[in-house]
Amino acid sequence: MKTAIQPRAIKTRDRILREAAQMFALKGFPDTKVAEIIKAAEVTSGAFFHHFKGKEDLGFAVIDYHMEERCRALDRIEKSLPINDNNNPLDRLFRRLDAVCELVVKRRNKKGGCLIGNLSTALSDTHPAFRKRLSECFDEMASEFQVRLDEAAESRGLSGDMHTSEMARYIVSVIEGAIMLTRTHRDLNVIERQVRHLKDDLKRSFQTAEATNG
Amino acid sequence: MKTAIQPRAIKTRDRILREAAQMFALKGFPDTKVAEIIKAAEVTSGAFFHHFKGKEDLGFAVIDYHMEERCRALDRIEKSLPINDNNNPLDRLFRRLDAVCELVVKRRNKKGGCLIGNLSTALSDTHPAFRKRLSECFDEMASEFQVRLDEAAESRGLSGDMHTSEMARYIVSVIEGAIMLTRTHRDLNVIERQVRHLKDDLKRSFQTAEATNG
DNA sequence: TAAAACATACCAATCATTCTGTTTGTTACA
DNA sequence: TGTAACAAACAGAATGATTGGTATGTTTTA
Repeated sequence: MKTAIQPRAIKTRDRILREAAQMFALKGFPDTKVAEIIKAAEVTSGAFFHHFKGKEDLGFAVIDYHMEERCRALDRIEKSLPINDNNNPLDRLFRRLDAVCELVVKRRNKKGGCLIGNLSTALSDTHPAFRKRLSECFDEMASEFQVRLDEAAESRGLSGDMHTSEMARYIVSVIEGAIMLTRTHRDLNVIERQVRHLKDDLKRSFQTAEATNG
Repeated sequence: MKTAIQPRAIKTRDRILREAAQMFALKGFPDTKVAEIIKAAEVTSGAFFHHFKGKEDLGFAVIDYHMEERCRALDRIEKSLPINDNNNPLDRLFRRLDAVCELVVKRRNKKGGCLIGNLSTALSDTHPAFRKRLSECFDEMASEFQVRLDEAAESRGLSGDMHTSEMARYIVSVIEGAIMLTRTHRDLNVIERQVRHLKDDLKRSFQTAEATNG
């Protein structure tokens, strides 16, 4: 008696989600019209409103879809990345950062920015429910970095000294800001340079902590 | 034969600009309807379209207005800030950062984020003219930091070693990202913590450069 | 065969903008 | 200095296009 979801439905629903995600990343939520999504996904308005209560409902669904896709893509890229320096405990964190960077660069072929960032700037102060969900998304992103920071801290005997939670949020900030500037300056070098800069900062943070601690 | 601008006109036009700036910062460009601006500014639609060709024209005017206002406000706050450490060459840069932080916190009373950041995420990939202007705005913000970084570098005999232009852009990134997270997490501590973190990073950057150089 | 999935026509509301005037201010000149 | 002529500033109703959403019927699938 499992609620088996129909294959045909999945295709339609997924096509809508995919197209909507891309358009939200490109033009933001308010400027994306449902008619455009319907057209891009090659569905009818009937099909659309069968799967989603409305634009807002779609918004939340797109966030879920995007967070899953993002995670999968990031894990895949990270695994494909070469291990630079096995002795450096930050190497795994850096690989994650490189993966983020690569994903951003890759997605810039179709233009657009960070879906979560776009929704965040557009809705955080006017739509409490979206704000809450987006806040969770940023936390999710941060925690991916935090586990890697914790690993690094522990391996150097610095557990408790590093404020890894705060650092992780800082990393998210830098990335979101870097994506913003990358789009507006139309220059992929921006994000690459800033991620490199961020890595140097993190390296120095650990070095300083070690010097103080040792 | 000077084209003396009428005082009455200035008042109306300025009221529109002020209200529009606030609404763009709060809800972004696409979600702000001209009818709302008209209502908030207590003008008629006739008056509005007398002063501005349309919403887009208004957008550009608001950017100009905002950049001037922002600069004035920042300079004023910066001057009012106490000098913490006259020996630290980064002190003047840090005061600017504190001024930005204070301005952001202050403006959060009325909610909203960075006007330029909002327009940037909404329009950079769809509106070339806006993208270009906003790119200039980010450069303007960065250069405010760069002159202070250059000062600091020179006073330590590090001119040419510091990539101050890149660092300045990095600072802008962090601030824009921090504003984004501050809004979405609804927590003013976010920006304060991140600016503190940024300052530590910059301090370490200079220390490292000095150690390497000396 | 019942329910889920989809199609099509339609609708009410919203939105940026325009149109047609009226009022207010400026300037040239007697 | 007074005033005619003009231009800028403003008022407010009207408009046409767009938008998110619905109502109703048909097809597909478990």
